[in-house]
Amino acid sequence: MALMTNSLILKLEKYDRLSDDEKRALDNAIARVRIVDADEDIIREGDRPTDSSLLLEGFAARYKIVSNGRRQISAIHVAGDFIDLHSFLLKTMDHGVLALTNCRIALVPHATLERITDEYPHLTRLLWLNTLIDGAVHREWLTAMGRLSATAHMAHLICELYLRLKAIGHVEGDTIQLPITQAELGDTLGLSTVHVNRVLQELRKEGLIRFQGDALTILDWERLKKVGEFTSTYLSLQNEDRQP
Amino acid sequence: MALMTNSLILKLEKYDRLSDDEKRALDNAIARVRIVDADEDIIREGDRPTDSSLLLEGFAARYKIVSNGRRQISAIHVAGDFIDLHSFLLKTMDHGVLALTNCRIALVPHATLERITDEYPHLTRLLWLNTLIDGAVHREWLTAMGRLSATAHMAHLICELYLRLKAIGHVEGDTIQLPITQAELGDTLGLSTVHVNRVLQELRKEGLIRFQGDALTILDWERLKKVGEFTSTYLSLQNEDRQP
DNA sequence: CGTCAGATTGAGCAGCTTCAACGTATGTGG
DNA sequence: CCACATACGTTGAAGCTGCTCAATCTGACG
Repeated sequence: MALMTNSLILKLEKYDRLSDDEKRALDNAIARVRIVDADEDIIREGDRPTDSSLLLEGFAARYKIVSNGRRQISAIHVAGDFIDLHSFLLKTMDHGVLALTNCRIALVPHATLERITDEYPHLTRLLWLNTLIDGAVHREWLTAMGRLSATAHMAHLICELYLRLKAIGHVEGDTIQLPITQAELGDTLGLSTVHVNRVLQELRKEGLIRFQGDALTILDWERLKKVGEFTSTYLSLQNEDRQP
Repeated sequence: MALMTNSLILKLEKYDRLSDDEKRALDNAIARVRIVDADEDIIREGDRPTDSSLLLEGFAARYKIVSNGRRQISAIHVAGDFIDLHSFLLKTMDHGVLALTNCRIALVPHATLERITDEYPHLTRLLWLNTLIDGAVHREWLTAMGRLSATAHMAHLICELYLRLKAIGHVEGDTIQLPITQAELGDTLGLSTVHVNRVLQELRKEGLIRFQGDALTILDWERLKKVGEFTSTYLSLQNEDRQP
């Protein structure tokens, strides 16, 4: 069976085995599919959505705007990510979500999620875990932002995105497609666009990456990890005996 | 009945009504109580705890250390906070938790949490929500860190702590007890101790706060909020018709 | 009284920002 | 097919924010 929720199921199964029943429940949870063009908002801050959005295809970013119009991106999402599962319980969006590229999105009604939590405790724990990993990533970003240099922070972000894309099979050789502008990278790292440019040049000069157009190639994974002080544990990508 | 979990229940009931049955389940979930002295670790990064810690009394902070010994605090916790509920599903701690003051902590075995998630879907959603609010706070901190000035960031943090302490009845007049050193504030905001000192002086000079010893008094709430670009929605402190 | 943790101050410096210009690729209407 | 527009990347120069280092101050406490 060709499941709509393939990428999500693939991800959840990295945490724990799913029963066929659970897989079916997930797949049936999708009410409809939505397309959002690049640079459009998928959801806006303050919205009270009735569905949660599962990203099937494309890149998206959670963001907040502060008074002087500056923007901070607090998460970057790839295929298989449940970009606002938290809205199921948080109700009001505390941030917007932007489509970085054209996106294909599956909508899961909150009512269905409620039914899942009533009937599938184990699946519920996996979905909960999914949001907990979001939190772990936030913490890692906070640390990188507060205590790493701009260059180290950038290296760190690249390591993370590389592994996350690898986990969903979006790596060819050592190359990922990263359709993100330098301005967007700046909003992610809390840097100016100009400085992002310089930091990238440094990583290139050091022979750590190649980055032309959207194609980012890791030239020296070990050194890149070291520069970014990167350890992957927080991503929970290995199935380390967990039994949610 | 004098429930051990009083402060937590008070907090959860801000989100949704709890049945007596649920309250009892929570209270019975506490296996034992633990005391941790100030400046001791409650949990260390890499630990795989078998219980989650509910802070009954005191202040605690989640933190990570980076290579050069610098520290980043990613959350500050007060009475009623479930400081590592996420370890129930995340298994391995991606950060340590430090007791900022002497702490009294209730331990809830993960096995009990699993039983709760099997039997009390509604209570499960409330606990899940609790961890989602942690995430919302992380996002807000990311934004403050990346896009606000040091002074604004500090003002923002003070606003948040003030409201969270108010919510658990720890405000007298306009004064809170904040037993946190300037070095710890620095590790929270990603600033040096010296700069924390200067930023606090600025807030004092502006007539926004008084801060002597541990006593922090809000002198001008409206202006403080404005300086810190603070809006309280992300804390989910109001019972806005939510029905988890 | 001495000690120690924490707060405060000053001076010089580094990292990152801002502003402003210019380069380069891609697309679009006439 | 060219002229122009647009989006994004790159570069230089000057300045500000926050850092580092190092010294001094303050209050609590044994």
